[in-house]
Amino acid sequence: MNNSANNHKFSLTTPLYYVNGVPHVGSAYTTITADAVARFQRLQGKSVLFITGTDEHGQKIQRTATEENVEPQIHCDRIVDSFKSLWDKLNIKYDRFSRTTAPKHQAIVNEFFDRVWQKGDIYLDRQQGWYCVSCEEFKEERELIEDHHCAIHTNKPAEWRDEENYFFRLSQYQQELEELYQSNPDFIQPASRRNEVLNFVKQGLKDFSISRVNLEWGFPIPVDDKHTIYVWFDALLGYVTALLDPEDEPTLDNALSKWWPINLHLIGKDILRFHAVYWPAMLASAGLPLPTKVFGHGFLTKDGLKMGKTLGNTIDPFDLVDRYGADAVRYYFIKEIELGKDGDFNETRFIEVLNNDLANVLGNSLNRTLGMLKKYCQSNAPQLTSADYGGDHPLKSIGMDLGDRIVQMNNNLQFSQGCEEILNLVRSCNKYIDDSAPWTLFKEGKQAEIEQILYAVLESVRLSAYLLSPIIPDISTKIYQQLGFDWNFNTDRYPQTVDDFLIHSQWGKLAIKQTLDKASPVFSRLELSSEA
RNA sequence: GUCAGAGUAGCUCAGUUGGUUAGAGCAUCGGACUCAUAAGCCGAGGGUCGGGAGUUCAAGUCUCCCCUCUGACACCA
Repeated sequence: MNNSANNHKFSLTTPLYYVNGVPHVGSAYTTITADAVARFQRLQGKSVLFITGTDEHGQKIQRTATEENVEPQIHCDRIVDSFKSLWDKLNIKYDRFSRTTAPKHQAIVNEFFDRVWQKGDIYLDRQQGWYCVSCEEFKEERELIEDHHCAIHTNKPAEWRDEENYFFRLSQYQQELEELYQSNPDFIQPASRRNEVLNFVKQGLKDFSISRVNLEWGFPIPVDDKHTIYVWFDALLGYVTALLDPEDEPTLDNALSKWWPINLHLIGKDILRFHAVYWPAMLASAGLPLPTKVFGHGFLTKDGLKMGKTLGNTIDPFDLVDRYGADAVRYYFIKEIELGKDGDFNETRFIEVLNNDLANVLGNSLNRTLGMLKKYCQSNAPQLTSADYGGDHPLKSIGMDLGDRIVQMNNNLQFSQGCEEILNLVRSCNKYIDDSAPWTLFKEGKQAEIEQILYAVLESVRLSAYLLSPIIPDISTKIYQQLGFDWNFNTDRYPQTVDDFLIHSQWGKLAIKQTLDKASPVFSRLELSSEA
């Protein structure tokens, strides 16, 4: 392992969510995943900066606020509160919450704009064409249906507009981008998304407009206050603003001094292009280093169907976490859905997965073993180590290199497979217990054998809880506490240095407290609630 | 329409460079046990591997055609 300074730092972002409405389950999915990544990096002893936040400008926000009869800022504040409250419910431990309406953000945007302007990559041009107000975009003639109606918003005709906009010279960066994708094959993941982007860029890049007229809610273009900076140019820079420490003056140099470049932008597949094409081009124009990786995850379906207001089959993340708890939601999304692929949410399956994996397999293996420890060993934990077991021991053989494998998988964002590997160890615990039947050994007075069995199981459960702690911090904390560790994975009250990780992530390297307290279920089986 | 990917047990998925009776977890059913959250363990049923044709001694795995689904196709938070 390389111990250079760079390898001890890790910065990552979720998208800055648009505050058009309260958070939906897709945002929760992204944020839960990002939180698991952040927690796993911290567990390995790295300094982590985990950024989330909100994008708050634009005409849609302005309109929504008008409908609510409040100032846009008031509307944004309300929505921001609901985001923060959901993240709290889900045990999301973010380090920065970046808002594009933050006062410091405008200074960063202006400075960045100036760099790109100086570079000559921004120019004023006339844009004319059919404009759909509902889409807030220009349409090609061929995209429109009869009488210049927008195909999406058939009730309103598109309007002919002839307006001046500022454009960013994206076309200048085609070659640079292609070289980036070539020399950094992992820059865009998963590979299927990467291919899409490659394909798209190969077709040739067109400059895109970065300003709008007739838009109040946003920052003015520094060189022309009749124009307002439009969407992405503003929003993406929220990642940079987020890097400022509270006491920092809002300058690019200050923002970029410590955490730049970002190691991971975790996003939904819908906004891949902005992060994988526009964003690196903008950064290149400003002469800044590029992020390490952009990962576009898949979407959620409900019972196999696309979620949407029209079908009325959306999942309310608040309701979900209120009914089932943070760990349950976190675990299902991360274990049951492969990141990068679309995944389905089905409530029956949700219950089944959680009851099996967390209650029957993980929780019960601890519970039954602590029960035996009390009955057969007066709750005195055997003080053994890995050296007391042969290499072919059914649990040690699995646990030996489990930590290393999980590091590899999690660093590749393969959390689902990682969970499966960990569960395999715990399932093996239950089989091992039944195969060796301590209750029979007890009748035969074989105390030493019992102790060897019980320690092996307890250590396997401990290791599993440790490796799962980025995903199910509440449950892992309960398990650790029942094993006599006064830890809490939801605070900083657990060891988190590189050396700690090397010990705790291995099987049989850690002494369990001598005397253990009574057991209590760490995850209660869920009932399928009978709602419509 | 063009391009890309996918279609394997009821569900979620694994299936290496083609090679013995196609696997796992969950669900269902049966059995033996008791330390445990009626959990766990053992066992069973269940698949013409989307359809068709071809190459081959041999194809889920290669080739071609067809069907279905998903995504991208220029500014969709």
